[in-house]
Amino acid sequence: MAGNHNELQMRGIKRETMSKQVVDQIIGLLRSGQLKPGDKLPTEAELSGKLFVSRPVLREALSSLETMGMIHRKTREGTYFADKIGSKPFSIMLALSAGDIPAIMEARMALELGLVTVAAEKISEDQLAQLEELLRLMALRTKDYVDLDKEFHRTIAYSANNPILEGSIDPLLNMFDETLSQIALTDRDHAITLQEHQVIFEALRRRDAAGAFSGMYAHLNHVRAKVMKRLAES
Amino acid sequence: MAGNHNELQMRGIKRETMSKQVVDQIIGLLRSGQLKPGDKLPTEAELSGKLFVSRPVLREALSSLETMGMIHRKTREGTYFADKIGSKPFSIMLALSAGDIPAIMEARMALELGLVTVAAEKISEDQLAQLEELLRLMALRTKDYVDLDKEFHRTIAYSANNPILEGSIDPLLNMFDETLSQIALTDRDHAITLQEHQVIFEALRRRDAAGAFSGMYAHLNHVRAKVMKRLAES
DNA sequence: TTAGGTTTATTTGTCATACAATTGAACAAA
DNA sequence: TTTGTTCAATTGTATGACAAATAAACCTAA
Repeated sequence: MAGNHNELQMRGIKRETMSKQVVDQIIGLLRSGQLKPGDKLPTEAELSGKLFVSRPVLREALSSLETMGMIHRKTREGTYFADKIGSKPFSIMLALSAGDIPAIMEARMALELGLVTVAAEKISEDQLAQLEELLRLMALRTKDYVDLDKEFHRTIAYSANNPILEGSIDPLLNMFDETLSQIALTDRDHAITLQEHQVIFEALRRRDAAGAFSGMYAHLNHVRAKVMKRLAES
Repeated sequence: MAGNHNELQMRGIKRETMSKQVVDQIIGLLRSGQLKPGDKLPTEAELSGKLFVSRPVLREALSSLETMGMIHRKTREGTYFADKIGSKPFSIMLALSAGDIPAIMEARMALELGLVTVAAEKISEDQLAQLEELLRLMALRTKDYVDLDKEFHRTIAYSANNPILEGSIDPLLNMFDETLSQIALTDRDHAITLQEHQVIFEALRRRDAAGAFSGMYAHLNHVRAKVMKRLAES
């Protein structure tokens, strides 16, 4: 053969399947604003007619959209766009990284760091009160406080009041304590955790974004260290 | 009617469709470690046999997984789990928030703030050199530098070297400049942007996580302010 | 032997059709 | 007004058939 082919960068040609094109078409209805979240879509019969595809193909597309939580379907009622974003797509993404604990830990860190910063700007009084209550409860218990710990983080995440971010953090936190359910926790851990949570809370109350960030950074660094240690042992 | 029904919190019952259950089953193969990314799945005939579902139902499930980029299918070859995560699921999630620019801006902020922090820990010399080159180029041009700007941010995002986060930031950045392609940019903007980028870069070079964060925070605050102003005008 | 062409069999891609299951809506009955 | 019943529309599932693509095996000729 003549020539060096290493530089050739050809776009792999794979004719897109019908169902995939249909998916794009339907998403396009949202992007272009022709339909809005919550709106009803045409029936399967109509759609397959308009798009010139068979019903199975159309249903493959709709199934895709449904498992991603983008649409809901009910027998006899019809098909509707979801009105709020769900966490399914992200959680499915994560399945491919199941097992890659460092990557998951890192992603969680990155996301929570961003979240706590935004939360510092937007958190409501109610949510602050919730956090304070969680701190109080956690101070009382020195064991079995993991759920309270989790709740604290989740509350902060939700205090950012952003649907996109909420859909992302949930699966991450879940995946996290699925894979690392039981990490040995000492009394000392309890004290440190509590104290770090306290710092974060105070910063949030002051609406101090930078403070909240650095508090969370310190906290998650400890968490990460524990996780990595645990990982090295096994 | 007797009694107050407001307190009733019943779990809406909706028997899951077959295809959805099949999706979960297949994902389970990954989660449980029975199969790994890149592995080949059984043929459709085998699967529909083992799972006791018809082929259309099975194909609905496989289509779902394919549009999310979790599997790849090729005629005659078979079906394989993807080996790396894709950005499709997230980008589809975003479609539902298509018009909600403040939410998108916020999500971008949060994610980039987390990313730059992690990047500060992990960025490679090569990537630092890339950033420096981008800065140099941008200093030369005072107009049409948006692409360089974008590239700077994207390079930082990829410097976190985390597949999960990469899959998330890409659609966000794209959605962002789809909806806000043309924002008026003055010479003063150019100078400020350049200077802020410089600060971020220096922090990254020092592997200074906190510095990188605060640099990025300041920068994105400016971006956000511009976006919001623009939004208020229209 | 080796390079290239041809056939074959396997697997995914698409379609048409039929029927089951669910349930909103209209209507009937108490 | 309430409750039960029927009807019809829509999604859910199954079967079977065929098309399209192509890896693998085989064949042919230089």
